[in-house]
Amino acid sequence: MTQATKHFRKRDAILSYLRSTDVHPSADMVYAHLKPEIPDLSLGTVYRNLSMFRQQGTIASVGTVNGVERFDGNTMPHVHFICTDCSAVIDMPQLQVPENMTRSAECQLGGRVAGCSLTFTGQCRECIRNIKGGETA
Amino acid sequence: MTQATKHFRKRDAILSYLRSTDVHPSADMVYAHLKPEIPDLSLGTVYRNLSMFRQQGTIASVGTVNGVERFDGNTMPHVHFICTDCSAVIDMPQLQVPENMTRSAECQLGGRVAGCSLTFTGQCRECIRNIKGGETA
DNA sequence: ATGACTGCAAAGACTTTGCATCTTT
DNA sequence: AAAGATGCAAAGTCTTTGCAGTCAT
Repeated sequence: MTQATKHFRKRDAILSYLRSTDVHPSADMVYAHLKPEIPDLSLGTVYRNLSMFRQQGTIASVGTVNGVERFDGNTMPHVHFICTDCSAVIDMPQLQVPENMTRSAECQLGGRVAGCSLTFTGQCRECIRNIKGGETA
Repeated sequence: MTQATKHFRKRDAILSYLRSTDVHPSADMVYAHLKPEIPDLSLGTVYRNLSMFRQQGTIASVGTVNGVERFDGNTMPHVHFICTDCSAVIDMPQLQVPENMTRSAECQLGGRVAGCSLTFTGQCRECIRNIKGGETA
C-alpha cells in the first residue's frame, strides 16, 4: 500500500501541487516548488507527467506566456488575466464566456468546437502599484 | 526613391504579406512564403522584423500554437478558432467579446486591462471532413 | 562617415526523448 | 519476468543575438 504510494509519489505530488495552487505554474515552477521536498525529482519527470496529464485532460494548459507553457489544475473553463509585466496568470472567477458564443462559433465554423479560452492582458494591481510606488527608486 | 524602397524591401514584404493573408502565419511560414520571390531573405530577418512589428503594435500575436508563435496583420481585436488537428488559425469575424466584459475584468482585477483574446479550439471543417472521408484509406 | 538593415551562424531557452535503473505485480 | 516510472543527459525545436558586410543619407 505505502509502496504503491511511493511508486507514484512524484506523479501525485505534481498533480497535487497543480490542484492546490492558483499561480498556473510552468514546468519549471512545478519543479522548483517540489524539489525541496522531493530532492531526487528531475525536470524531465515533471515535463513527462505534465504532458501526460494534459493529454488525458486531467489538467489544462493556459497557453504560453513569454515562451513558457503554463498549466492549470482547474479544468473547468474559466477566464484568465495575464500580466504583461510580471507574467502572472490570474483567475477571473466572476467572468465567463457566454454560453451562446460557443454555439455561435460552432455554427459559423462548420467544425466542432471543443473548448474556448478567454484571456485578458494588461498590468496587474501589483505591477501598477510598483510603478507608481517607486519607478526611479 | 526606388532605392529607399529597395532598402526596406524585405521589411515591407513581411508586413504586406501579414496584411494580405488570413492564415495567421508563423515566422517560418512567412519565410517560406517570401523566400521564392526574395531569394536572399533570411529567417533571422523575418524574426527580427516580426518582433519589431509586434512590439510596435503594428501586428499582433495570436499566441503559440503547437509551440510556434502565430501572427496577425489585423490588429483589431477579434475572435479566433484554432484547429487542434491541423493547427489552422481561423478568424471568426461574426463574434466578438462583449464590451462590458473588459470593463468587468478591469474592476475585478484592480489592474489595467490592455487587451483580450477569445479563442475557440476544436476541429475545423476540413479536418472533420478528412476523418469522415477516409480515416483508414 | 554614420546609421539602418540584413545574412549567417552561434547561442539561448524551453521541451522532448532514449537508455539504464529501480520498483511494483 | 513484465510493465511502469524516473534520473540523467543528449537531442530537438523555435527564437534571439553578435558580427561583419551592404546600402542610404
